[in-house]
Amino acid sequence: MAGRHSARILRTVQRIPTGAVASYGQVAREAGLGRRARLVGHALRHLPAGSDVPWHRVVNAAGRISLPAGSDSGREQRRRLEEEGVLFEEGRIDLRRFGWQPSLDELLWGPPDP
DNA sequence: CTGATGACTATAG
DNA sequence: CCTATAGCCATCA
Repeated sequence: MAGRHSARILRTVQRIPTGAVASYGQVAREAGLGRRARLVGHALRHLPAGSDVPWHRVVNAAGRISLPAGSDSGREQRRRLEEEGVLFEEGRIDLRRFGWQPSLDELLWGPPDP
């Protein structure tokens, strides 16, 4: 069964815009779960294949992919991000440039609609 | 029950 | 850059 908080977590991940990334901890805080970053990892790990949740936009606080290097899912995550214009430098994403800033996004684009 | 394990992170050295 | 440590908590053996 899905964890008690997975719905809140997945809804938050849905809000990350195309071409941006958020850390596990940031998603946890945005979802109102405090510092429980691991819950985010758990929720994403149990995601059914073919889900419309943009799981690939969640990386760790260092701007690196947390999935095992060389795993299929790890390569898939990097491929999807690069497809959206996210730039990797030395295997790392510059979070100052690509990090999700909810308040700024809402200033520019208005409050989230769906 | 206990202990190990993670799609984690902040801090310290 | 690294390692160590502590906090975190669902899940599994």
